[in-house]
Amino acid sequence: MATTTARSPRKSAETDEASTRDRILDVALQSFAELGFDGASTRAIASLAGVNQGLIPYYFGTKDALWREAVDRAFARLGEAVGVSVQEAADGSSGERLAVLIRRYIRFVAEHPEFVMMMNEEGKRDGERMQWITDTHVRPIFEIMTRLFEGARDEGVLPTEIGVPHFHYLFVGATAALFHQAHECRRLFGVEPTDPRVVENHADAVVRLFLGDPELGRAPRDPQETA
Amino acid sequence: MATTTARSPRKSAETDEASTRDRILDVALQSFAELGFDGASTRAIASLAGVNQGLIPYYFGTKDALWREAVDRAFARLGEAVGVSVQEAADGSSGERLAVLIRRYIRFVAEHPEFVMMMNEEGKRDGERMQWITDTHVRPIFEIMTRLFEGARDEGVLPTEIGVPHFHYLFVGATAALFHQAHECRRLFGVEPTDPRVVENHADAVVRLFLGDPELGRAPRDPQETA
DNA sequence: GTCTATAATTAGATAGAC
DNA sequence: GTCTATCTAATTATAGAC
Repeated sequence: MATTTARSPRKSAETDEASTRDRILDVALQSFAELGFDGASTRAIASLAGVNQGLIPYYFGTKDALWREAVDRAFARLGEAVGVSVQEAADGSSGERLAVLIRRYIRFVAEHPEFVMMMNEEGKRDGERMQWITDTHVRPIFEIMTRLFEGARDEGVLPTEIGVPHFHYLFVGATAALFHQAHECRRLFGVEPTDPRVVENHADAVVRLFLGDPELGRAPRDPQETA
Repeated sequence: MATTTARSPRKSAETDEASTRDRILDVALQSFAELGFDGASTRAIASLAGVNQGLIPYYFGTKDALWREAVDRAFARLGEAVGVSVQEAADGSSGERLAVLIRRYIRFVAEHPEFVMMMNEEGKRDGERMQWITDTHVRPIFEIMTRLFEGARDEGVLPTEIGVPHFHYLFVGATAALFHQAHECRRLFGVEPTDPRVVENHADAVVRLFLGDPELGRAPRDPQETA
């Protein structure tokens, strides 16, 4: 159990040798998101990664440890793409910074629907995995978002009558549902949620809905542009 | 496979004899919603219903057929609680009728989070079950909702710039996330989503967000009151 | 590092007693 | 109508060859 046999991430002396482990992690996140922890079998994950099932215990020890590493990677990518902590320190009004965050987050979710699928998958159950995600990854982000919500409320761009928990779930729900339910959306509306125009329209809609001004946060397309 | 051995729903000549089947369906929906189709085992469902595993093939034939009947029941309950088709024919402006629908739907979801959990569970995959739900249950409701959205837009209470598919997912996402992620919400905020005050606050917040006027649709608490 | 083989467990579905 | 017992298949994890 304690013999996790952790590999050092820096292993590729030649070209790209250490990619098997990463490939497994990528398909694992996708599989866990789509099928849930129980529904995703390590055999199927290994097969999708083009390797044998025996490699998964070898690299990660247990299925649970594999899941944890896959989730860590997902949040690392979210951090890079959205830059919550960086954006908090940026200049501009809270409303403007919130709008930038909303737009970046929507683009991230559009590109990585598996992130929201995984979050919804675990957030609905009261198990160890939900508690671990909440304590390890969600709470730090939520604290920054709360300050931003309250700042925007003080500026008068967010209605004061709506409490922070309501804002939080109104926001994450309204933002992600289109991309989480992508297959349903295609069948029901014939709309492709990953279409860049659809993504930008959704970002505009969310900013308009919450902040009123649809021009807010329009400029920066990339996290690096404001850094 | 074709020998489904369907029971007639009306069987109870005495007091309440035909309740075993219904009990199985109730715990099945709950289990499928929480754990997904694969994660929920027929043994666990039977155990929760207080019966033997062998009874499930007896009543429903296959696990898939059990799932279908459980979903049918869920949508039947939604129809009773919200009364979409009834409400469409009611008098009042489209905005007013939409607000009534929003409030009823939120109360329904608060009481039956398993409904949204099941919808999210299936809507994220492109499988037979998603297609069946969409064609059988979602499309009829969506068509009524679309007319209501467009009516409210013509009245000027909904922004014209936001397209119907965006509205649809903004709405279902913003409405349901709080109750879908109930366990996360308890751990993160210490807020109990099923608390009636929290439910009404959320309904107020959604109506305010989409329709501006938080007083809209406040009066009727029960579907029967307007019938 | 990647594979094959396999052990131990659990899944859904069937057969048949009562 | 409900149960026990059992069949077949699939699951995670382990042992060990190369």
